[in-house]
Amino acid sequence: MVFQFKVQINEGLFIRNPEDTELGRKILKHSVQMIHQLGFEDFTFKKLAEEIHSTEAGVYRYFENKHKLLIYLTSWYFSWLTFHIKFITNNIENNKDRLSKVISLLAKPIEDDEQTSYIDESLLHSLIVAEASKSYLTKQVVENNKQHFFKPYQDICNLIGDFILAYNPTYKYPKSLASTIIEVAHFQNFFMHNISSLTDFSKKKQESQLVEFLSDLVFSSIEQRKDKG
Amino acid sequence: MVFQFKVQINEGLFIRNPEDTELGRKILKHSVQMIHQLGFEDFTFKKLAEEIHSTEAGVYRYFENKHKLLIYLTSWYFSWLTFHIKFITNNIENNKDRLSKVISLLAKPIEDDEQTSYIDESLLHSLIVAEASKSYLTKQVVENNKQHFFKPYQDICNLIGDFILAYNPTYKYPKSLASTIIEVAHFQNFFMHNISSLTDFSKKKQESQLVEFLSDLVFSSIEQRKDKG
DNA sequence: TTTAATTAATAGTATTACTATCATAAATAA
DNA sequence: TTATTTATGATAGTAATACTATTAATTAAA
Repeated sequence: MVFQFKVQINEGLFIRNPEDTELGRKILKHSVQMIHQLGFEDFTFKKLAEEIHSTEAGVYRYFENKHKLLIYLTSWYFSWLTFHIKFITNNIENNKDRLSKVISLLAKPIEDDEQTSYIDESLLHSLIVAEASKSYLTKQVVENNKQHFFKPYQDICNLIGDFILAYNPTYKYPKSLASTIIEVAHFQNFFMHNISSLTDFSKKKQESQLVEFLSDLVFSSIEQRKDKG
Repeated sequence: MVFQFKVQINEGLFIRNPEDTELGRKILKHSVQMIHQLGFEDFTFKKLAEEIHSTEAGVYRYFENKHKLLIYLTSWYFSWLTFHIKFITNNIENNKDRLSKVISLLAKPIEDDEQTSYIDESLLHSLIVAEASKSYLTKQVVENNKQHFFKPYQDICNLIGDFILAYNPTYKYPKSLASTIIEVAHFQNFFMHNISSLTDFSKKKQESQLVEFLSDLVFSSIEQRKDKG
């Protein structure tokens, strides 16, 4: 028996569901590879079409534009991450251990879990680190939010926020802390690989130091309020 | 006697120094307004040229492309902020008060200080919140960093990092914490105005709550290590 | 006063981000 | 089986973007 991980993505993000067809899955697979390789700015539907031996118009039949494709991929990533977090924290009773697990998962590189053949989670993770914030740093963000395009991000913040509250019910900013964990994990990761002078992580133990930095930041903050509150 | 605030910007960021001429200053002033208004993606040199009654080629004589203009503006912002921080923390002996000042400055909206007639700092601040990360989230980041395009960001992280170390010399990640303060201040600000469900800040006291959240995060982390170390 | 250097104005090009149309092959329903 | 829907392919076309290049006009230096 095979458990297939299937993500539910907001229908407003695509014209035709890319998970349903061979071409659609090819679009997903190769867009992850190409955005990772070229960066979002230099990635075009024409280049993607050539790569998969299809046509530009063919890609446009699945996605209205590359921005919606980016939101699709970020949604996919956050949904997958939410599932993953629920999976690895399952049966963990200790509230601190649970949060530690989440921080480690976010701060460390992700391995392709091979549950989904058409998306390489490891590649998607590096893509997300560099590109995810572009999905909301736009003038359409409020409108996009009304269409619930960022729900997977909200879901994961609520989940992590609940973990935070379970550990300390008096902590005042669980969702802000949750979104902070995610964003800090991403941009400190980006900085340490690209502008290392903005961080203090040594070449050798980058990942473990990032985990330590984040854990320290999060726990000292939660625990301090626990004592006070 | 008038003290004119003058920023030194990396010469690789422009072709001709925009601060030196009337047209250049018009380009700076109106690009801040237009990027703020249209967003970086929809902002073009052609639209800018029309706005200032010049020509597209005229703008290109000052900046190679709009990405370099964005890095220029972020550099300008961080340089201005560094100056501002040094100014307001001058004569403050208490290490905690000094850091508190910095956090408040970063988390609260900025008022136009009218020292520079051609750049509205308040507008520039909202622009930075939404667009600054696009200046480094590119495939050219490593190359740009080699050209020292992000030095003002490094400078401000070193400055804040030194404040952190002054408060607690044993804290292990001063630069990461400094860049974290800056980035968290920016994206929590963006979230509370645009995707408020990712934060816990109420409509009424947003700014003060953001200051509280950030202060709590930073100080509990530094102080915890102080006890331990 | 001639020459050199700036700056302005105009035109032009390759690429991007699409839209539209028509042909064809494969799957499915009547 | 045939009819019909559905998916993809092939081609063309357009407006806007991101530039580059050329020439003309103006100003400054020798």
